[in-house]
Amino acid sequence: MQFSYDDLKLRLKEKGYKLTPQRRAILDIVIENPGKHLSTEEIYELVKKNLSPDIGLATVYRTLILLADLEVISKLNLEDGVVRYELNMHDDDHQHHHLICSSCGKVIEVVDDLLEELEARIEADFDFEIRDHKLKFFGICSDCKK
Amino acid sequence: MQFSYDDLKLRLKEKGYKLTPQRRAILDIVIENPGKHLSTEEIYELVKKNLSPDIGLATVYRTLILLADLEVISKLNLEDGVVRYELNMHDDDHQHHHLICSSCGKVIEVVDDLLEELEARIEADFDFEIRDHKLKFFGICSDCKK
DNA sequence: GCCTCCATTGAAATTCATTATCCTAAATGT
DNA sequence: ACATTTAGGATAATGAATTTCAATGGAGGC
Repeated sequence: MQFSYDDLKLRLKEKGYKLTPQRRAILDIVIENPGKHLSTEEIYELVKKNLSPDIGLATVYRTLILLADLEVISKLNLEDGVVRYELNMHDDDHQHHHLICSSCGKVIEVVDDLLEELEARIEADFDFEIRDHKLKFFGICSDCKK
Repeated sequence: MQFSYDDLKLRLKEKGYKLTPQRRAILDIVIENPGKHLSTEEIYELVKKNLSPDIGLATVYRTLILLADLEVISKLNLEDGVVRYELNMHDDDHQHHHLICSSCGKVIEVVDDLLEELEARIEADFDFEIRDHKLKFFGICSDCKK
């Protein structure tokens, strides 16, 4: 695990934020469900069921935005009309991309560093300082090809 | 130009669709505004002002979805809460990506084929047939760095 | 050329994710 | 513990996108 709560607490404090039970609970759910690409509403349901029955939906929305801001989690868009989040595995350039099956909707994660060459070229050609990127592939997974 | 209306008409007919004045007007506006990454609402306003004053917003939404389905245009998400579209330059693998400046919002297009190696590896490793991809870079543009 | 069929359209209503509001509760620093 | 200020919960509001529905209009068959 790459997260200690003390660490998070510090990072929160730096920006004047507090570590509350709700925020803890929301992060816990995200940590406990790796690879699930949960939507805000799904996280809300899980937190409510498992950790904090009285939590409000708005709090979940707010907290996820906050955690994404702190780069603890990342926003993910699977083009299904909902914002999703995933835990950052940042060690630090250990990027990964997503394969999305247009047929069954399955999402496969691909670990890769092959973008570095392209990034370097872009930074040089455009004098553009890259901070983040998102790469998605759409197609047909092996199961659906059969 | 890579589009003839006869061509489009044919492609529409294949799927049982018709080429209507509204659809023509919408496509015209998209063609006339390359590199603008117009949102549905923006296209609606332009069509209304320039070509078809009585067009309905729903028609624009429907038509853009249709044209994207025919692969005449592509959906684009600049993470600003609106769906945008751009004309497909499909010659056919002449892909391009987007650099988005987090500071001023500017969008720069990058023509590139460097993804082919990665795609080939993914197709082999995951037995996943790639049909499309989307790649975005976020960062700070040269103007904003000053 | 006329008729019929079915896609298409525009207006309005609706859906649904997300955000803002407002007031109370609860963390943090002293 | 106290004061200060952020955070939370409930609910209303927002706004993009979609659906509904009645009316229109093209395309193809006769």
